[in-house]
Amino acid sequence: MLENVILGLLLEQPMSGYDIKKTIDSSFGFFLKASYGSLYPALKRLTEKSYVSVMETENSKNKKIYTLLPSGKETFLTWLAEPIETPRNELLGRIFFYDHLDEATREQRLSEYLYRLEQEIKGLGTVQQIVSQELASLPNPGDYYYRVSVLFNGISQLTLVKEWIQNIKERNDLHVPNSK
Amino acid sequence: MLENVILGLLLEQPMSGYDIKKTIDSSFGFFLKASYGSLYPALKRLTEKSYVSVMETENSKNKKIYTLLPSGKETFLTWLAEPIETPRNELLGRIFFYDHLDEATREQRLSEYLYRLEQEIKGLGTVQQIVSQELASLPNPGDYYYRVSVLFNGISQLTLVKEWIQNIKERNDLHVPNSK
DNA sequence: GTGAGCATGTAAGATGTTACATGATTTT
DNA sequence: AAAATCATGTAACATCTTACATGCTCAC
Repeated sequence: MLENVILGLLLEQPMSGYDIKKTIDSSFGFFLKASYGSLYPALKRLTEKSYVSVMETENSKNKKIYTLLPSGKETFLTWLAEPIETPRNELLGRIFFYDHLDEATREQRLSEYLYRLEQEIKGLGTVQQIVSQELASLPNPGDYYYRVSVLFNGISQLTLVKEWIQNIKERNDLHVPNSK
Repeated sequence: MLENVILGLLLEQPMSGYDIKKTIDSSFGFFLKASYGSLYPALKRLTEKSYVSVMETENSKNKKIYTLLPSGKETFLTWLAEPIETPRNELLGRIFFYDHLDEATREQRLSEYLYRLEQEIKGLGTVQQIVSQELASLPNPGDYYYRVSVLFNGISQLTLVKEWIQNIKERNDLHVPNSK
């Protein structure tokens, strides 16, 4: 996963490992975490496989810029065309057992999580506004359809989870929330 | 994750590795996959840490029954009480780059996935009916609140994703679907 | 007796996390 | 000159996937 995301980001422009991490954190930190301990080894592997090339910068001694090579682009596009896998969901794996958790801790954990969800939704709302504005000034907004869509859908999904958590906190009658 | 799910399932009743796999696949196969290559090593580790005990069955030579030990229960409850982590989502990580995928493959992948989602939703609907019936005949249905809720929410989440995929397939105007 | 399903396991390799370790550059 | 942030990397350990390998048991 991470290797291919890196290739996908390098498709846009050459970047350093540090830049890649920042882009991941800000662009889709809400659904993918990249630690340096996974990022740098991934870049190393990609370099060894000649999917990317490295350039040391003249001005800064420490910095390396990675550029996507043709074989890397090919690999990325092959991955992209693979069938979609149903994603796993660790959240549900935990809540499944919440009948075994004491009332007080349960209440606390759900409240904490609810707060974080609200923060995240708020943050994404801001991103959404910025992106919408930027998009309006571009000549070809249709080229960014899917990434904007992922953002919008991310907000929907988080909102659905938020409403669910609110419901189960109050132990409301079980029902499938409106999906229509 | 898997180790703790195993402990949680053994809380109900002693089981064999094979039974555990079947339970995981049927109970929450839609958000957690457990292969034998991860399951048996996990059971081995749990045994080494004395979280579970093993009993060979008399009648069947090959079968081993795992039973939860007190330290295993304690470990499980400690895990359960930990703060909830925001789950990652590999689906979004792929669709994010879908602007780079050719129209034909895109259409095909989205259609395939839509079909699988519909199957899964249908399957969960059946499970839901069975569970609802069983629940009605139990003396204390409230003890199963969260696991039933996970099932209902799973259906909602899959339905939301399904509607999203339907929308992006047709490249409908971007908007946040009704969440209220 | 044979095939479906029950049942357990290992090996190689991929990939991830956390903690540690270091130093450069820019801002205050 | 100190602090914040930029910048890269390793080591130990944990865990998962896929493929391989084997044998039992029950129903027909």
